[in-house]
Amino acid sequence: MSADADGAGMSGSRDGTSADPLSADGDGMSSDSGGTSAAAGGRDSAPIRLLVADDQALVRGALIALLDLEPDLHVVAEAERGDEVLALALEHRPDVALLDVEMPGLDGITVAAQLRQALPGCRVLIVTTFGRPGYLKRAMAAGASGFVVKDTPARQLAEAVRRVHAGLRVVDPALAAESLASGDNPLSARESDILRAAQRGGSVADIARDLFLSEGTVRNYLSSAIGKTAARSRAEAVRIAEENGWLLS
Amino acid sequence: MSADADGAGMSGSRDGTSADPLSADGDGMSSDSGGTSAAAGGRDSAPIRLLVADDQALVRGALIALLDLEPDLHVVAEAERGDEVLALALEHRPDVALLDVEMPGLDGITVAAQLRQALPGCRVLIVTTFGRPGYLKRAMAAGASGFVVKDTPARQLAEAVRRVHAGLRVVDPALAAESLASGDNPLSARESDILRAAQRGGSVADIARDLFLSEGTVRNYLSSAIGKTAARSRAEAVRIAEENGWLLS
DNA sequence: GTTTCGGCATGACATTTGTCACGGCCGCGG
DNA sequence: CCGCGGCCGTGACAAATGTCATGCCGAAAC
Repeated sequence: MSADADGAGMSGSRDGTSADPLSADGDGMSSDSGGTSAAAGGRDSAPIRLLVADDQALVRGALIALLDLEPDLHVVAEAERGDEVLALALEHRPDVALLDVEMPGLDGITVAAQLRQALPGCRVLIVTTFGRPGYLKRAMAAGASGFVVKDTPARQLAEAVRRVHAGLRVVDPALAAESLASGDNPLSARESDILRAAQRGGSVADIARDLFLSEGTVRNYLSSAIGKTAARSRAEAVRIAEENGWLLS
Repeated sequence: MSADADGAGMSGSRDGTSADPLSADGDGMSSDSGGTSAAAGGRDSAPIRLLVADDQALVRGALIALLDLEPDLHVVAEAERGDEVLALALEHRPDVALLDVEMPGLDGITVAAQLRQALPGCRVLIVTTFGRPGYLKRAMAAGASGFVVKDTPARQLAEAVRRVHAGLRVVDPALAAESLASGDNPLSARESDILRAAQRGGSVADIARDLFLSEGTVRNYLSSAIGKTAARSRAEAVRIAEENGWLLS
């Protein structure tokens, strides 16, 4: 059922969200009468200061262009690696940080945790390509205020930023449901390590060498991971763990 | 790793660096598109009409925002599926089409071939996440005029569009070199089929069932694909073929 | 304190996978 | 025409993989 549910889930998520806006708590946002910026939480006050982190320069620049079109938003810093974000945030003091999950250096979720600790006033909005259930769970645990996938209509990004800045949470409801449906990560830390090492396709001997383990131990962990993921081969276990977002750091 | 090469590459390409191997077709068509809209360099003429196709709505919207900032560019159509592009292009007659490679429906390279046939005046610029050597090769064979990865600085996208519209070719030189270094796709059509079927991690029996083949045949094709990719296991062969862009359609 | 659980390891075993040699069928180019 | 290469299949064999039972250790939970 898992494969079936995955496929249907993603398509459904797209179709569903095309009609209904992102909202986790309460009010349906219908106050979309373009012009006036005062409507969304922000007073007539200074614009919301943003930091944008994404490793793909083109996407990052495009996101900045999109956000800077809004009169009440202003991008004050951009990062292309996860490990740059903290320093930049300390320097520029953004109100909201938009973080991609997949970045070199540090993944966005780890960065979110850093930011929450160093700059409690800075809210975090995760913007990611993949709606892996495990990502959402870990992002929320790390203190993120919002989580949107890059499938969501561009119009809603600015609104998501405003809601996050206003202290609300922003989560794609379809994704939240899927995240609840799929249980917690069943893998132990070591099992995840082995699966991560198995990702690039090496043999048991290769994995054992990489991790300084006995080959028998590697086989045991693989077997146990295959069992826990309900897979029938190592490759399938890797795929399932990937799709659920269980292989982060 | 290729980040700085990318940046330098685009600039270099602009200067007309040493031989650009991919423009060897020698079509000196500098007068062709000039016929309709006078000089390419002139900014006083009508804006360049663009079509943008990318399955991720947020990225698509952001790219449109970025491009519409340029006074001489105007986005007239957007598509989120490959199989929507042709109809939209016939309706809106863009001068340049920006196509992502990974899209539902049809991949961007196939769409490029469609467009070249149906609308010879419409240039194609491929904009993709992955700089797979095989993608570049096939894109050029399909008649694309340019190929940029999403790592390139945002500033250079508009310039790439203008160059493509002027009848020039735009290719990241580093990527072109890599593309030449890695030889042509060594896999036969059937071997690619088998590797594609092996991607999601099924057993030999699963693959055989999916493709209506004998298990022995599947093992033979796998073995041959493993040999040709210089891999040491099925999983590694899949990874290598993926990274080289040998598993499209 | 005892139980439980995760990490690590060994050894034995059945199954799967990868390789090789062989055969047949087709279409294409020398 | 005839060879070559791609496609499909069989059979046999060695190596890798997946499973299971069993053991030891330390830490956390009861």
